[in-house]
Amino acid sequence: MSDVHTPKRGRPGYDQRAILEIAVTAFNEYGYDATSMGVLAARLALSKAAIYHHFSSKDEVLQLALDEALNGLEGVLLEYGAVTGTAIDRLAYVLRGAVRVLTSRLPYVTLLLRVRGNTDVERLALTRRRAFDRAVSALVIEARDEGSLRSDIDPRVVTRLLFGMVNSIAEWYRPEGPEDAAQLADDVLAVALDGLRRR
Amino acid sequence: MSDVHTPKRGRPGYDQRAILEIAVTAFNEYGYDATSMGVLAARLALSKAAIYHHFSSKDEVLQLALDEALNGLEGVLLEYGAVTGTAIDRLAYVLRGAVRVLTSRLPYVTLLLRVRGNTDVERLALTRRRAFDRAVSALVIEARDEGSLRSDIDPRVVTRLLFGMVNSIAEWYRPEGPEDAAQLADDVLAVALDGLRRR
DNA sequence: GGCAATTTTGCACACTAGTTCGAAATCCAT
DNA sequence: ATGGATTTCGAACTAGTGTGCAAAATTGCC
Repeated sequence: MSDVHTPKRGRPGYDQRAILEIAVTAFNEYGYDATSMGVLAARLALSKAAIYHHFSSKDEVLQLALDEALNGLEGVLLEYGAVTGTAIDRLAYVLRGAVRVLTSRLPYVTLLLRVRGNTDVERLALTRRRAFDRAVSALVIEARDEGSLRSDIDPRVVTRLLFGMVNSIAEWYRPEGPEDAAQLADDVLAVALDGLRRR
Repeated sequence: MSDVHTPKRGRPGYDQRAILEIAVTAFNEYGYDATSMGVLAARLALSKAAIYHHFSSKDEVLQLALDEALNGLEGVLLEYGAVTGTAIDRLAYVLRGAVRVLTSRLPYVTLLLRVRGNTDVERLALTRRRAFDRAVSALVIEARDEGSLRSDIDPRVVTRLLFGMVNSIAEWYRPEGPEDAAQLADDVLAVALDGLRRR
């Protein structure tokens, strides 16, 4: 019964997903606003008009891309490890999960992290992203209260520095091996929890 | 002899600096590309053409703004504390300096950190920024070799996580008090060197 | 009051932006 | 070959882009 023969009929060409992939890459290269439908079409070797068969607007391309990133991040919060155990364990799990999503959906999350809130789509994405931030922030406070984290630094600053490290990955990580991501998550946790100083 | 009475003659209005300040704020709010000369003129309560009396192009506005940020960062590398003492001391000094420049010239550095390299001006800025990164990276390696930093993590990753924390400040820091910046630098160094774990 | 200096203005231009629409192209199944 | 399904195309449109220029406005100094 494995008939997933992906029904093809009609003139062959891009499907929505394939266009999205290339579009997001271009958005990250030049920035969303600086990427015109013209150069986007050129990269696809398509006419501008053809893109509008798959998307109703440039805004919708961005929308689907941001959803891809946000669904991944929000999914982490629902996983077993994110809701079970001590606060420090859950925090560590979520941070590892964020690194995992960041690396596996790299271009989508990269795009998300650059959104400024110019349009309704962007503002909605920012709202969802801030909700994720607040969830992590709550874990930081909980972990501090249970005595796992130091209490001499404002937990809001702590949360932001944590996100600073994790999110920066989007700016420089380039996938090379399959285990890089896990190694990277280990490094982030090691630096964040134990620090860089030799001891 | 304190005659810094700023010679004023001719029709009063903006000087280049005042326009730059507002322009950079707008650039950070909407993004450089998404900020048209039209809305910029509206924010200045000026006509578009008036801006061209102070700047030869939109690109030049960006250029001067990025110079402001880069001069500040590069200046840190020339200060006494950045060239004297052990590697770990110099590294700490430069990181504190980066936080200081970041907070004191916040909008300019924020703009710099978002540059993608679309134009010649942007590419030149990226080159200068990368040179600053390499200088810090060299300090990290030196500090590791002298035994001050742990050696079980790739120094390139270390450098990037450090910049991740420091640069993230541009995304959320809002000046409130005069001592915030120094306190913030302390927090960054504390997390980076000693970690978040209670000990 | 006139002069030089400085800033602002209105209008125009060439160009690019995102988007629409009807028609053409190319596949699969019959 | 025919028909339905899917994708692409060319051409066009409107709104908005960054920019240039000559003229006007408003100041301090003589």
